[in-house]
Amino acid sequence: MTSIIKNFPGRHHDHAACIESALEQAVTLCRERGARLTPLRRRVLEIVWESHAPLGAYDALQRMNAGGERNAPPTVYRALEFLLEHGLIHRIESRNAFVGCTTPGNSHKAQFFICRDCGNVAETHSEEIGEAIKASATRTGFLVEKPVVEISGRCLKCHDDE
Amino acid sequence: MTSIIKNFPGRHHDHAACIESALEQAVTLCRERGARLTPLRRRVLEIVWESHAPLGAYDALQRMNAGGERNAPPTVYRALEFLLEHGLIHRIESRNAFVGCTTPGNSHKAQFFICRDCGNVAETHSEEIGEAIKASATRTGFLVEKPVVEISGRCLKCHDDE
DNA sequence: TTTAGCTTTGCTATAGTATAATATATCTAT
DNA sequence: ATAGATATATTATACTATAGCAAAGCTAAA
Repeated sequence: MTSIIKNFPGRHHDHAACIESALEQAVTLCRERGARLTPLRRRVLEIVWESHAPLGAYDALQRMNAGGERNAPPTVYRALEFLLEHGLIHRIESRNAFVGCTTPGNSHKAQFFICRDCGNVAETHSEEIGEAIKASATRTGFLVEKPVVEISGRCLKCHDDE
Repeated sequence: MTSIIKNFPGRHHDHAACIESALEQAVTLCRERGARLTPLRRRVLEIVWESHAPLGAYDALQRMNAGGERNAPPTVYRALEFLLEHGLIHRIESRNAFVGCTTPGNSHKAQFFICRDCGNVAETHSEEIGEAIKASATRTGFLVEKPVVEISGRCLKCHDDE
């Protein structure tokens, strides 16, 4: 069932299955919640999932309109907002872009590793990072609400290929 | 000498001294490096330091032009770029905004705590967070280059005042 | 002290990201 | 079938950022 990849996509990553799995999970999750995954929203999710690299809103819009449609920016932004609310995608703040969530429904605090070469993102959920942030916050006199942890660098595949 | 505050500004924070100290440190650091802290760049640094909250580029521009000047966006962006290069300010990715660096010259990896109420930012340099990120990166197969750690929440002062 | 080369600033235009506001359409539950 | 709520369409505009080139200023060597 869960064939969404967790770390960086390997050499034999079956991305068609990956997308399919993400969409299936989204359908299930929305049904459970009574949220309406309309064709438009579903289409945007599918587009975001076309790769493991963060996609800009206007890039998504271009893909939506590739067949001659005339969707305007608010349309894609509203769809993205819905997908964010339901934890189906993440916003990558340091890129002004969006990426599919690998663990929809468990939308706790995540960290993102973003390869500067291939652009792919790996999502982790490290307790250790979360705890370290909490400890530092306490020392600083701060109550954590929304941690943004986005690490740029290189994935091993790109490093090895260099 | 170093009167730049490290955590959130307290009730009796002397901000005039805080700005002065930041500018002094900048002058010293640029002299050491042979970098040219021109009046324009110095002015932008001063504006960024007017508060402990991240300031947008266009807000800085407005302040620069408050006396009727006609500086254009590239001018402020170039000054900000210079200040970033020399570690005198930080860019807060999640806000598209800039804040003074509290430890210029030691421009290692920093973490930022950003209060959603007062907007103030505290800068920390937690080894623990850095190590936790490194460990998670290793498990994920990733080489860290530029970690972005920006935590939104509330500072204790705002929490207590509520 | 003049000139050549480099750095900085000025200026215009444009690209890229995001949302306000209002109108229309669609869905859901009675 | 209809009322109320939700979703989509459309236009306009705000906000963020950079490309490209011209002019001015600085620095160092002759």
